[in-house]
Amino acid sequence: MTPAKRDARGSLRKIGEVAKRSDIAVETLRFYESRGLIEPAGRTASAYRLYDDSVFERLAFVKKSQAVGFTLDQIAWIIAEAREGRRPCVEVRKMARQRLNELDEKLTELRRYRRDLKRTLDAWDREGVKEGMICGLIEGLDAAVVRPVSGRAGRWRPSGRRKP
Amino acid sequence: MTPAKRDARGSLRKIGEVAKRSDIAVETLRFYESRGLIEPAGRTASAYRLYDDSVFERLAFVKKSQAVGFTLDQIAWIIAEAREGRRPCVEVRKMARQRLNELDEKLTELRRYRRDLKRTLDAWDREGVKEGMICGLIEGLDAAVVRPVSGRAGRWRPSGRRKP
DNA sequence: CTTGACTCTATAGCCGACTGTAGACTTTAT
DNA sequence: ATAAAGTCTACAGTCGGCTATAGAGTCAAG
Repeated sequence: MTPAKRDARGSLRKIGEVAKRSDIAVETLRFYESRGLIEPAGRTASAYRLYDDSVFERLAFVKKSQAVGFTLDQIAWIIAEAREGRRPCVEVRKMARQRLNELDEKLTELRRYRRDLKRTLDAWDREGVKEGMICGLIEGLDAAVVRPVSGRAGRWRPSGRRKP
Repeated sequence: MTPAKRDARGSLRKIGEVAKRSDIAVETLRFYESRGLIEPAGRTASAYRLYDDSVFERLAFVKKSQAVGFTLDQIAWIIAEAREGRRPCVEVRKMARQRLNELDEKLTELRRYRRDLKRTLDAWDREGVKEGMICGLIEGLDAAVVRPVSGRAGRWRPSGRRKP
């Protein structure tokens, strides 16, 4: 038992252990560092990253922020603000409300889209096979019936994912 | 008036005119060609693409297919099938039903997510500013309250977009 | 002392649907 | 005759959040 390992509580951990405990891949941890989300407490002589336990709080913060729907850039910004002694509460609330609005827009969009697609499928079922490149299924569509989901809509951001 | 221009109906068009009429950017048309979605009827001596009017039908087909939610790869597959004389109606219906299912899943996911985010925001409003990196707003979250949207979820595909 | 697990940096690739660039050539309008 | 506008190919870049690779160095167990 090496001295570094003996007093596990409060000791410094290498990246692999942090990865295991946080269930975040090693590469992702390094990636997070490059994005300004975390940083090691120090390095060994051979440049191995060493983390203290506060990294787990930080990672939890990142995960929860992702769960709210914030981008890594937004999260990095919050962390940078905090590091400079500011408390960006007001902005964070704004960001979250903004997310809620985006979400509502997306939901509206998706609901309309689903309704239209359902109608199209029902129409196909009723009308059977016809002429055309694929039996008229698509050609027969009215652009007004099934219409594209609007706008730039910034693709949907799944969050909290890890190695499958 | 050049002979090429005189009998506009049924004549061959260069890519710029196709772009204007279809409201699809020139680069996108070339991109579509590279993906097997369209192809010019021929080329001039100087290698300019020349399209006949059937390209508009084809582009409409592509747009409508996108509106159904198909990927460009799926659309290219349908077109390739049709070119070999097959009518992939059955498969296309399957694909569309599949899309509908995905859509329903995504809607369920998003609704739950929205509900959770709303709760979080309401809680913030009730409880006011606290301790923590950003006043406890995020740190205070229970992972069960606002949780990440599940799974890989293939990002939402906005379709039918054009130059802003 | 060697083997294998771990870590390092730097960089590229993935997904999807485009969008943009550079540098050369062609066509159209004045 | 010349300049502007259009077109060509080939390729890189965008967005977001990772994921993977190469090649080298480090460390722990047997």
